[in-house]
Amino acid sequence: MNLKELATKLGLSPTTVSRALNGYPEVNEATRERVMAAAKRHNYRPNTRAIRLATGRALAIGHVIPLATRHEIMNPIFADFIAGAGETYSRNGYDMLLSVVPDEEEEQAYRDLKSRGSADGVILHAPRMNDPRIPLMHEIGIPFVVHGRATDTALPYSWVDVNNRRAFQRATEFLLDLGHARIGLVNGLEFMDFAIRRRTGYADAHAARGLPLDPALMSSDEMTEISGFRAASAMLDLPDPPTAFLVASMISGMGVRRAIEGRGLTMGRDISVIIHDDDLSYLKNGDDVPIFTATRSSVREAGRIAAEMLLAIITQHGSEPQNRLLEAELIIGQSTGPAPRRA
Amino acid sequence: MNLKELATKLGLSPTTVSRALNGYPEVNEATRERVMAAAKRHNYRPNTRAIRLATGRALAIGHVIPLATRHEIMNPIFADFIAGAGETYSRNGYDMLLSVVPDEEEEQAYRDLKSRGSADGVILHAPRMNDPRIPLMHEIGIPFVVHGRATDTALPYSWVDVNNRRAFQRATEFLLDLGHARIGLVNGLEFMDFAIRRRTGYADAHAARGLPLDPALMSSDEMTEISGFRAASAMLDLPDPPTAFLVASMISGMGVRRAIEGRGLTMGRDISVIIHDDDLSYLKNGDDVPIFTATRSSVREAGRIAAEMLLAIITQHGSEPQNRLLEAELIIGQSTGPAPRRA
DNA sequence: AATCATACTCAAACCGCTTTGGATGCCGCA
DNA sequence: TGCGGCATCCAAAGCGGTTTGAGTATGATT
Repeated sequence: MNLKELATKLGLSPTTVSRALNGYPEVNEATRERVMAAAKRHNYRPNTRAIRLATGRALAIGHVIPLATRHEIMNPIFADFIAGAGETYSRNGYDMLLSVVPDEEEEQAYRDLKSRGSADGVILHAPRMNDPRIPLMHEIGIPFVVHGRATDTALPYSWVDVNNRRAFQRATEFLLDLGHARIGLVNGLEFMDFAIRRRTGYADAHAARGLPLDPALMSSDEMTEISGFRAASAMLDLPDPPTAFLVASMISGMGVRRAIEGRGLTMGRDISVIIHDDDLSYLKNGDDVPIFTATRSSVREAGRIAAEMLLAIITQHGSEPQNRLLEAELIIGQSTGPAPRRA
Repeated sequence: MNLKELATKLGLSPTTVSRALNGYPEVNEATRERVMAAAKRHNYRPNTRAIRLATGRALAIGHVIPLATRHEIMNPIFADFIAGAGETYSRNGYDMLLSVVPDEEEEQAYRDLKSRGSADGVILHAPRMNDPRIPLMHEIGIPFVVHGRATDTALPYSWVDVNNRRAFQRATEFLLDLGHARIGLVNGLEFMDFAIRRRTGYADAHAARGLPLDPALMSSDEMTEISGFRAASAMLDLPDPPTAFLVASMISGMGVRRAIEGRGLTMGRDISVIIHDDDLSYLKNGDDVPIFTATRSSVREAGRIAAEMLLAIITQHGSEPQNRLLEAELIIGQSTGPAPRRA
């Protein structure tokens, strides 16, 4: 059932039917109702392909996911972000287009999205310092929103980000207030922007109290269980081990916990741990009582916000870059406590 | 730059240019090369919207993700499956369309995909017993492939699945051979098809040796760290606790490990554990030496295979339902060992 | 030399919708 | 009575490709 058929069935022209359905004013209210009713009755859905061609809009938002060596992107965080963004898209009649491409084809993937006209905008994931994709988007001329920020980027851009620096600064202060003097940082890969900011927060908190930073207490790796375990193990084996850890994710936190408990220590009593919790739907930090004390910020919510921002930019095109900084909550769980007295 | 412009620039008709680019035989080889070169030079990309309308194909595969209460679907497994499928799509010039919709709109989402012509086929995730989506797909008349199987489904359908029954049967036998007499099953939600099959495998292995099943040793819940912890804790507190666990996922396995180690027991010595490992890119079961003994099957590979199957079905339409049963490997790690002698 | 494939190439229709630029009829008003 | 204005509706022209059905050389065949 297409427009033309519906029109002849109604004894109207396609023009009128189209206008009636799309809420244009130049159609009699009675006629509109008749058309609406007929459309419903015949279960008419306009063909998206035709709409897209006729209007020149893609009605779709692209997400490019490079695969290959770096695993950081197609990760659990990404899945939740997508879920949040996807909700917003479908509520607004947009499709979500995922392009999974080999690393080296990433740039071309963005170009194709534009030149073949299959997306009206894109969301950039996992920005790094001075991310080359931002100038690329400007060159291509496609609306975009970055999930995160890209330090050292000269060009303006819209973004949605968590205040990672502040979150880690607060968490560090919280630990310092509890009397912890040596705090281990189990960070994500530090070419990722968020990891840099978190480290800055950790450093700022130390600096504010005139405390030195010990490189031996700062690690940076992918956020896996194993790397968390390794990093924590190495630090715990130091002659002067930390009494607390600040950990970049729930998953690496699990590895940290394993290292702690494997040494017969108790988390929350002997060693305190604070993690960053992205509030993933399938990786909850406890239900009633949080397991880990955590800086929490829903990545799913970030997805929703980023999507709304992008759609707004697309519709009222030519607007100023927008941005939104989300503050993480500090959730007190069972994994932190006062620093143990020196033996 | 569009077809018509390119054609006039070349002094040819759009017809010829189109044919030259699409490899039709009725065009002079010299002309074709000339066209190809010009296309490259002017960086011409055919407009996808126009192709879709003209050919009537969507050149896209749909994945519908219901959200809301059940968290089982937008989960880490899903992300990896998507990555695998996405690779295949982009290699074949297809787009991946993700529809994230509220639970109650799921059916309508599938219908729209078809009636608005935005997908040539769909992949069904996380099938349950007697899954209503399978008759729905038949009614709608859209090609589809199921990731997993749906027990008790009368209609024929194509699927890609892991031999979950066999995997868990082998794992159980492996534990029994090591002398474990009481094996705890920490299963996923048993309205999911894969969980049912795993339980069957576990039961079959017991039955084959004439061993009874103890309901107290069989749990079923979402596959989270916490629920793994809870299930294992409860079983370990039994008067006659298990000496081994069979666990549905890496994440719940972490909870099981926490329960074990929290009791001062050592995994692999006091208590053996076998998990199912979906070989997720960011949740590796160790790198060189596996942490957990595991039944392993790459869900990403399953994604690739399912996507290929679906594309094949779409191109040579009207073919028989296809299916592919993947066998899981049994990977020996550090979490299993002979049953401890009775005290 | 006439006939006939064969190899190229093109004009035009079409995909299903939107949108421009009229038509048409009716009313109010001078 | 004549005319501008308003409310409705429509024909037709896109959007940018693909595909059908011919047309025109060219060379081979008889």
